[in-house]
Amino acid sequence: MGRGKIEIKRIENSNNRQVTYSKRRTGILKKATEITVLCDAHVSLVIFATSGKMHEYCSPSTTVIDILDRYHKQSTKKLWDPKHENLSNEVDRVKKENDNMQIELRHLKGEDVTSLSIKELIALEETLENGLASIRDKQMELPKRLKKRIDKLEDENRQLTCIASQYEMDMEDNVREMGTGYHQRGGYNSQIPYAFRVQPIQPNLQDRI
Amino acid sequence: MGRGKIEIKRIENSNNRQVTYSKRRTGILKKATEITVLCDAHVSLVIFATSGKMHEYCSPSTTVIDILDRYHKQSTKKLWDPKHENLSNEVDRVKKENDNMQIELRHLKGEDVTSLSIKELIALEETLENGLASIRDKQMELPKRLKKRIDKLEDENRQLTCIASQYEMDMEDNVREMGTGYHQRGGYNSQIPYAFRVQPIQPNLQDRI
DNA sequence: AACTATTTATAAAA
DNA sequence: TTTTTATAAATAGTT
Repeated sequence: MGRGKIEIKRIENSNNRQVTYSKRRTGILKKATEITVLCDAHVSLVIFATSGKMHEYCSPSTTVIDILDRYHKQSTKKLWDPKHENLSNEVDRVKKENDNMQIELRHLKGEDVTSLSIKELIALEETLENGLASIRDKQMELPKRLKKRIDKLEDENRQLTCIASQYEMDMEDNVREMGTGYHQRGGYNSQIPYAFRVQPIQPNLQDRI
Repeated sequence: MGRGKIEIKRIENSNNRQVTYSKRRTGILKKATEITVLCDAHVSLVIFATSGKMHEYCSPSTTVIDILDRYHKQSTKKLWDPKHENLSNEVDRVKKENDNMQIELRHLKGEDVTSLSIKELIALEETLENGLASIRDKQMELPKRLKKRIDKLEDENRQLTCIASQYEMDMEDNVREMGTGYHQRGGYNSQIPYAFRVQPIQPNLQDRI
């Protein structure tokens, strides 16, 4: 349909090919919309030029997904499966793993053990004993940790006491000096920068014990 | 393009609609093949009639999957995701569950317990003690089970002994009768049907102990 | 499904 | 690309 008839075979002149592509693409997209509207059809049309540029049409009130879902159902070809199957398999695999762990957990908690053989019960007992031993080892560290903390606190205390007595001595000196006319504002701490003042430090004590 | 111009809107007469659909479907499929051949384009075209019947075209040397993979890459729309997302989410969810169970299992086995607080260690210890108690309860049942089985075996034994002595007595009788001219073939068991003969029964003993 | 008058699409040119 | 225009192709209404 044009100035001349053309054979349906690859257009060798690349410019002509490009022009024809552009026109016919417009044409086929128009046809797609028309058949959709005229005949209540559902259409999915995707076109790629050799350049890689894509154009698409999909009938309104559906999505390409819907169309292709129906395509998938009717076609013998497996459209989604290659991608889907991987995930499906992974879900199954992980779920199986989950189930096994669930069972092991139950057993370790002494649940559902009726079905176990003597051999399994003995193995389970050993596992539990080992676990318990580890936990108790860990708990045995507690007194040591408390001891350390107490030592540290005592150290701090000593320091503070020392500083406090020093402070009191200074105060007495000040009172004496005030009596002799010398006047100083502020207490001990006002004489040294804030950052160097001794602070009682007990960070998150409740979290660790 | 026809005897008269038509408006592009739904054809109300269902027969006309069906005829037009058929004609235009042929037309658009032809256009699809033509643009493919003429312009080296890649085309995927899927059409559904309201009846549900499907027609498709896909340029040669590709598949609908290929086309749609490319579509997926270029389109901002997530083509596979609505179907995939569910599965993906499930994988994530189950994996997270898995991780948590893994940690719990490790803790119960006394591994990776360094990071636990005293409170947690105590709870863990309690769980392990409960588990161990259950397992040991279960193991305590073993002697009872063995006792039962032994009783049963002893019962059977008694029965068998009784029958055996009976058999011997019969044999002696037979020998005596043979001596007086009476002749009988076969031993004790040949006198009673097979199904009624006493069988030593120890089913799956190895499985239970 | 076939026919055909007419509309539509488009090849070639600009 | 887009427009123009002559012509091929598609198809609406009819049979």
